[in-house]
Amino acid sequence: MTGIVAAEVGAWGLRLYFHAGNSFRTEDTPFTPYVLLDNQAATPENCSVSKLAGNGVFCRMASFDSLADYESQLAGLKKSPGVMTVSSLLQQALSIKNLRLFAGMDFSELRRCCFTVVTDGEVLTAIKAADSDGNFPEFSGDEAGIIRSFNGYIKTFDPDVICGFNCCREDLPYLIKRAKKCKIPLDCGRDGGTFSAGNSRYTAGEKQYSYQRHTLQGRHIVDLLHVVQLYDAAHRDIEEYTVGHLKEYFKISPDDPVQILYELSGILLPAYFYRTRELPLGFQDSVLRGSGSALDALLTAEYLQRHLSLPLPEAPRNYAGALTGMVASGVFHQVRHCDVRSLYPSLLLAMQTAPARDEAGVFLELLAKLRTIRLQAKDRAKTLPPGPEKSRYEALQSSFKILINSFYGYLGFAQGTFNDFDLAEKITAAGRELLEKLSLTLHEHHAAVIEMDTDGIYFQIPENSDAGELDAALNAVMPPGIELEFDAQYPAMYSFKAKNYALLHSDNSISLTGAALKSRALEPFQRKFIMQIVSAKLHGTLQAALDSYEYWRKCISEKTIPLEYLAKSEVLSDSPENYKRKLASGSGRRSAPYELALASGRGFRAGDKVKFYVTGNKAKVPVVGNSRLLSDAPADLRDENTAYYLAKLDALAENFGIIR
DNA sequence: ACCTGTGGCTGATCAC
DNA sequence: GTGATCAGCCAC
Repeated sequence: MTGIVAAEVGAWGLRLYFHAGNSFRTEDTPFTPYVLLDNQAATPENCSVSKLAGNGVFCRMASFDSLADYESQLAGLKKSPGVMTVSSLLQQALSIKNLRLFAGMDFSELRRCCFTVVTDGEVLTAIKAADSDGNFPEFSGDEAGIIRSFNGYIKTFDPDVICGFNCCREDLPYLIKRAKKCKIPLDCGRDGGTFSAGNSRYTAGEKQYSYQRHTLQGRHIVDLLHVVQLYDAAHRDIEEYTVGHLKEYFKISPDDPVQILYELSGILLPAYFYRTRELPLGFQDSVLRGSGSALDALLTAEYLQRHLSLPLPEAPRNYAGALTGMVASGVFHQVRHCDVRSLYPSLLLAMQTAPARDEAGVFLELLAKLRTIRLQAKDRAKTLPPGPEKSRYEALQSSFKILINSFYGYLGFAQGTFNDFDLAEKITAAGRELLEKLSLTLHEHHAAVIEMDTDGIYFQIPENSDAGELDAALNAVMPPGIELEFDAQYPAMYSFKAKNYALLHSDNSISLTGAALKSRALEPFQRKFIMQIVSAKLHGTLQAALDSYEYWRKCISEKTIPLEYLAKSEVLSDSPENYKRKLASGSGRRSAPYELALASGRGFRAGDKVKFYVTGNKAKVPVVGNSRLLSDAPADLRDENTAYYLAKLDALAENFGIIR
């Protein structure tokens, strides 16, 4: 079934929403929730039990007579042994009925609007919107009128997805609060329902964020701040999560904030749209669920839909990962690089080994299918001229790339139904062996290996040697189905430490790799100094690095350095309250940014960035108790710890061999 | 209620 | 002081 733009589970079963001219139509199909049971589990009340085929532990499906029967027993079932529950009702329904949202649709068909709320601090003064029909409505005037018009606009424009920026924390709770105050029902859900909210969490990179999950019947709500955080977890080069900075970062032309948001959603959402077409999840979940849990949803859906029993995840254990190492440090010229094309997925497919408990062989089947779709989309994108169609295929292939790459990680995922640590270890061992072989072959051909990591090697070939011959020798090492890729040659490379190096590209640009060189945890003056050192090394102008050292020494000593260059920024991964609780309970350790956040009384929350600098006058001071928020710096008095920062500068210069 | 993996560098705290 | 350990950020 194609063209489903939303779906809701209720007493009516599963309600599917489709576009119909300027409005929507619905189609109800019978559905009641279910849980899976093992052989021992007590049978819940008011349900019919059916047997599932295969040897999985969860070999019975209990389908409840009604949603109410399920809901009244759910809390008890979650605690009882031998019961497996799928927490999302939509996931349950889409899985077993083999339905997917947006199936057969193009991103351009999605009805999408963005909105921002303007307030004078107390009262709502305006709401601005921008939508996929090209409207930019602005609602202003008296508060009740604004809310009424906005509610009416949502009903008539009838969006599938509503986007805001930080809307789960600010715009929506505020709008809901003001509507309540004005006694106006925000009944713009597709069946006349209102917004509902609840606490939830999601993970972006190593950070976990709490947020207020907002839902509206028959529509999807996406907070673009979350999407930006997810994007940054992968790219790690967005400086500030502000609309103004994002405009610059993504080269968006309009100046109006709501139009910027609309453009931003057009850039970031297509990848998730195409992901949603494959997963048995709602749009919001498809955005916020991690790749492990998304893949688990995909795999278990195949089983449920085929009425196959499901196994329990295996207990997690540690296992060895990739081979990585710096073989030579210093500056090298005419450096070449090669890497194995998508190493882990290729190994999985080449070895044709399925996870032990995947009786139906779904894992490899899906991996192969997704890779085929991806390669087709990639080829298609290549042949198309720049334009919306090309970007669509690019979005499709890139979202599949992420899904494909998560198959290996899934094997080591503690909660993965089909996790398999022996297989995960087999794959990394095969990867290590392959990289080892490449390195050996390079040695045999008198090439010098500089740095290698997981699936790629930087190396230098002897002068006057035959590069073609070496490439052929390297290719010969590769097992069938696994390809080697040679990319650019670099005029110079500075190898610093494992996973940390700098490259001089042929267009004269410099790229830094590794936390020691470009971590955002470094104070800006350190990052700037490192760039100057690296540039001097790559260009062979070491005196320039010494000059830089003297320059920074002078700036710090004389306190002429801008204070923000000395300030460290740290993102609070936990809420300050939680930090306090952990500290009081004896776990956790003291940390300056949290202490400063607490002392400021400014309501810092998890995910907020704290900028602070170190005070005092001795080089070795405990940072806790000797630091200040950058925003609290006295206006007319410099109180940074000069000795501390000079010591840092010296330590850095020594680490890079600039002094002593 | 949520969570893909391991490996590596740095700078901080904390127990010794 | 010194080493262990952790948090944060990053590579792949």
